[in-house]
Formats: sequence, C-alpha cells, structure tokens
Amino acid sequence: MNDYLAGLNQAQREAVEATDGPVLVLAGAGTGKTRVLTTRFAHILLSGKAFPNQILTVTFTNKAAREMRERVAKILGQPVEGLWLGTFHALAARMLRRFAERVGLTSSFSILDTDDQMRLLKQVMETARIDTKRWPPNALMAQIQRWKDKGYMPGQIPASDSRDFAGGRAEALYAAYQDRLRALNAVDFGDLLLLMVHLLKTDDEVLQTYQRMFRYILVDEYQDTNLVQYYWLRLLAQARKNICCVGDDDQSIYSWRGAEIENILKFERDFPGAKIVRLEANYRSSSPILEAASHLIAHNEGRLGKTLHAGRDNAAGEPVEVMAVWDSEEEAQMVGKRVEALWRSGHRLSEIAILVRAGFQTRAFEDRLLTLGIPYRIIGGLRFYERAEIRDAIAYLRVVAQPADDLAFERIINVPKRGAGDGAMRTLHEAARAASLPLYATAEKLVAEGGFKGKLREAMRALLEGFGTWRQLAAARGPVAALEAILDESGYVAMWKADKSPDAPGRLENLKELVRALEDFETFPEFLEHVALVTETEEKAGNDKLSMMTLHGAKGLEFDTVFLPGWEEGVFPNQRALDEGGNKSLEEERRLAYVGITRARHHAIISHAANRRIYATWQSSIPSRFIDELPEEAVRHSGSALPQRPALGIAHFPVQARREKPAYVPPEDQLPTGTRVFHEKFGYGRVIAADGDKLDINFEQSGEKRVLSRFVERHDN
DNA sequence: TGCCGAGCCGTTTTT
DNA sequence: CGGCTCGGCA
Repeated sequence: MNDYLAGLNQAQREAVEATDGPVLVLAGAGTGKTRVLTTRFAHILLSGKAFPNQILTVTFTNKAAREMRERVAKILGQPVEGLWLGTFHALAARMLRRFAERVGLTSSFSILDTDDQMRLLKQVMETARIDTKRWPPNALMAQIQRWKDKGYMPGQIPASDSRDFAGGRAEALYAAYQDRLRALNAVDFGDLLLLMVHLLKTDDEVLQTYQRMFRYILVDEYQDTNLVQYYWLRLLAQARKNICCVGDDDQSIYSWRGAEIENILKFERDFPGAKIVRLEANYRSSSPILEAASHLIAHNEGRLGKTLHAGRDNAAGEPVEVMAVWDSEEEAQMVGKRVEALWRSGHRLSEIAILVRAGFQTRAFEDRLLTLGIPYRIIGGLRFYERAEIRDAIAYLRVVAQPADDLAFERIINVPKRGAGDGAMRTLHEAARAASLPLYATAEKLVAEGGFKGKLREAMRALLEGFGTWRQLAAARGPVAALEAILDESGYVAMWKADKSPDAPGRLENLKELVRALEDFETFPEFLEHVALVTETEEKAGNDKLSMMTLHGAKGLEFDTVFLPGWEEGVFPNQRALDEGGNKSLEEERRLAYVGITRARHHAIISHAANRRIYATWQSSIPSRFIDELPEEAVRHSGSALPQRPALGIAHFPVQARREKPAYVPPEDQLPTGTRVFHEKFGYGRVIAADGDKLDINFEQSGEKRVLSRFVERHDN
C-alpha cells in the first residue's frame, strides 16, 4: 500500500515495522542500513505514531546526519522542519543550551576546539606547577577525555582507574580544568554529553522534559558509541523504550577513542525483550568480495555473528587479487599502472580508492599519481575549520562577539606580530589574575595606565580600538562586513600577503572561502556553533578524482575498485596495536580489514611488499596474517614477488625473491622531436630536442628537463 | 622578541 | 624522510 515499504527485503521490512519496543538492527556492510533507518523514520511519521519533533535521531558525523535528512525528505516528498536529527554532540549541545544555568553555564557557552582545550589544560598544569616535560599535557588531555567518555565527573573516578599521572594529581588537575572551563563559560566536546548525562541523572525536570518529548529514538552506528553516549541514550529511552539501534559489531573500529563494542554486544541485556533483526543481504559487492570478507572476519571471536550473502542477482565477479611486490616503490608503481589502465578504459577515477592503514602510506602513491598525471584527492588531513588561518580569523570573531573569550584573545593578540611575546603575556596574565578581569579588559587597563611600553603599547591600543570599531560594524552592518574589516584592518591578510611560503596564497584563498561561508549565517552565535560542531565544509563535487584515505576514513563509503596496499605484518596489522592491545586490538585490526574489503563493489586489490622503507630505513617484511585468512577460492595471486614455487611449504615468499625489472627496451637511435615518452621519475612528456643520448623533454607534470635517453620509454598513443 | 638550526619522533579521528 | 618543538643566539 505505501510504496516506501515496497523495495525492502523481508529483514529490512521487519526492522522498519517493529516501531515499538527496543530493536537492535545488526546491519552488515552494504545491507541497506541507512535505508532502513530513514524508512523507519518516515514510517513512524506516516503511520501517525509521532510528530517530526518527537523522534530523536542520532548519528556520529554531520555527513551521516545530512544524508539522513535528505533521504527522509525524499521519502516524504518535502523537507521537514524542527527535527531532532543530528550528531550526538549537536543534539546534546542543543539540550544543554536550554538548561545551561543548571550546570553553572549560560546558554551562550562556547564550545572549545582541541587547540583551545590543550592551551587551557597547559595553563592549568603550569598554574599547578606540574613539570610539563615529565608529564605531557596531551597525555593528561587523553586521560580526561577517557574519563569523560566513561561519564566520570571529577570526584567520581573509581579507584581502579589509573591515575598515577603527576604523582596522583590527575584528578585534581581534571577538577581544575573543569573549573577554568566554567569560569570561561565554555565546554569541550566531552562535556556536551557528560554534562547532559549529569543533568538527566540529577534533575528530574530535565529528564521528564526529554523523556516525554522523544517518543522514538533512532541511533546510527551503535557499535561506535562510548559509555557516556550509551548512558545518555538509556536515560532518554528509559520511559518508553522505543529505541532502535543500528550497527555492525564487525565494523567497530574506534575502541581507541572510547567506543565500547560491549554496548552493542549487550544490547539484549540492557533492553530486555529486545527484538534483534539481522540484515545480511549485501547489495554492494560481488560474491568473491563478500566471501573474502566473511571468511576473514570469521576469525574474530567476540562477535554476534552474521554472514553476508549477495543480495544482487548478478553478483558473480573477479576474485580478490593479492599482489606481491618487491618493495613499496614497486607497489606504488603497480597501483599507479593499474589505475592508469582503468582510467584509459573509461573507468571513473571517483570510483577508485586507495585505502591505507596509516597516513604516511599515502605519500608514495601521491608521488606516483603526480608523476602519472592522475588527479587524486586525499581525504582526511586538516579540515577547513582546523586550518591555522581559519582558526585565527574565527578567534577575531569570537573576541568581537565575546570580549571575555580569553582563549580567542590570547590566540590572536600577537597574530600578526605586535610585539607581545612571553614577557608581555606573563605581565598580562598576572594583571588579569590580580584584578580578576578577562585578558581583554586587562589589556585595556594596561594600555590606559601605561602598563605596556613603546611599540607594544601602540600596537595594543590600535588592536583594542579596532575591536571597538569591528563590534560596532558587526552590529550595524552584519558579521560579513565585520569580518572583512577585521581581516583587512588587523593586518592579518597583509601578514599572509607578505608571507612568501608556497602555501600563503592557499591560505588567503581559504580566508575568502570563510567570508563566503559566513554569508550563510544570520548571526554570530549560529555561525560559531556551526564552526564548533561541523568541522567539514561541503565538498565541491565535480571533478573526477581518485580518492586516497585511511581505512578508518573509508567507513561508510563504497567504490567500484579498491586498492588495499601495505598488507604486511607491522603495518597492517599495525605493530603498535599488536604490542599495546593484544588480541583485542588484533581483532579490531581485523575488523578494519573487513571494512576495507567490503568497500569494494567489483574489484579489491590487496598488495604487500617484501621490503618497505619506513621513514629513513628499509625493512623487510612478511605478508599480513590477514592474507592467510582469506579463502583461497575467492583469491587470485599476482605480482613480481610471487613465490617461485608455492608448493615448497614455505608459507611466505622468501625475501630474496628477485624483482623483475620491467623489460628494458633500448630506445631507437634517436627519438624524433615531438615523440611522447614516459620517464619513471618525471612521468609523461614530449621530446623537444635531442643531442646524442641526451634529450630535452617537456614533461607534463614537471616541466622541461634534460634526461638521458635510456631512462625514457617511447610512449606513442 | 623572533629567527634558525639541532634534535626528536613517528596509528587510526569525530565532534 | 619531514614536521614540529625547544633552546640558543642576535
């Protein structure tokens, strides 16, 4: 009757229609998880069980939230207003703003970024006279975050929890850090959930408000929830128990940042009578890929157990390829070659991905793709709002919006250089403490009273005057005009214009982009909330590029062809994971391998090198144990470093396996001008002139170079 | 104060 | 190898 239910399979339909009571949907990779979630949302609305604002829908990333919003709108045929659909953090922030006074904040509290958090903690430690050489602040930060992930406020840390940091002072430092946050009317990411859980637990009115409001709760990626998120959900769901969590224990890869795979494993115990629905029909990948992934993941012990099978009719396909190469250089060459061949045969680059275990692995591929002239994009790395120039500009805005924002003021007081170094900052801090004033007000006072000398005083006077003007401008002509004036009059843009480093133009470009981004917002607070909670910017779609990213970054994505390089012991599974976390970590690495393979629709090409350069040194390596865990019948072996005789009983090819140099073709006596050639290092180019065995070549990627003719291959096409 | 060079260290990352 | 921090020096 309702066509939105039409295309669902039996299990999906079950998951959608079981609206009441607790439901756990175990959704294997590519089994239509998002579809179930969005259809379920629509189903609850269309069957009249709740209004849009009575459904709480939680995701981990803004991207997932955006996608769900769009898909729900599509099913309903119109966008819906007033949804409680967003990330854990965005939703918790929204709740916390409403009840902020009850935890000693005002509703306009700011959300600190990681930079600010670190600086604040460092200050706290310095005040407590902790030797920050011996006790690194980032270690304490990590500890505090772990505590927050578990829902511990200062004073609630169980004795069993390690706290030998700084001679047992970790908890006291945590408390001091929280005090500083409160004094600044600020929270960090962890607080959004921690404080909300605290409120829900201790304030019955708050609890009642939200329990009454949310008739239905939907949770995405449940295997990634940490304890505090779990408490938050449980408190909200307690009254009605209409909670539906969707997740895949086999794709739990974030334990190192607090995710508790236990949450999904014990769902039935937490919510007695829970209905469990397994989605096992995979609509993404070919059978060999599914077989390989299933066989691999079956080596894990702690799992609920599901078996993927092909849901498509035409799921036959190529076996998963395992390519053995001599070294990491050859690996990059081979992958480059394969990509090039695919590209030439009409395969879109945006349907190809190279997925690595760790960031450093991308470099070799980048070099190679650059040489070959293959466009690529690296996903991950610094996001827009994390770039220094963007943070600086935003810090100016924060000071405009809230002069008492010490962290923001401190960030930009000497950017561009105004002569405020360590000495001046110490003076400022001391004066601020003595007068119990924010830094900004203290600076005003010092300027007026002659506390700053000479050039510094002049610069400070100009800066503070500037802020006065910008504040008026913001009120009169809006944030965009204010930002433009700030960037210009503060000397910030001039600073980058004077900078002759190669990335300066890009930074100026980013600043322009920031002005454009600001245009979408009507008020400063709105924009600052966006900046704090949405760290990505909308991807400019369009050009056809290959994607390179870490396996973690690839979760939730899919491609026709996926390259999985570096499957060697020590790299993948990662040595540190092995050393530190034992079998638990090994299983998580295996899940990561599972995630990697299941990204591929048609082709998965795993590779491993016998020798790898890690930083400065060459190391010989053996193939990853995960390769042995693939089912032979779904795999095809290839590569230059294949074992000479697989039947010798040696599990892995010997390290001495020789690299077959690509057949050396002596060039014709003389290459005519205009001949297209290929050079290992410089890529493609055309001969401009020849002089004996020396050729002048105009390379497509690296410009004109003189090279020896024996290093180029003729490449007519 | 601010620049430069020596030395160190080196998973995975969202909000 | 390369990016970042810290300490010494101008």
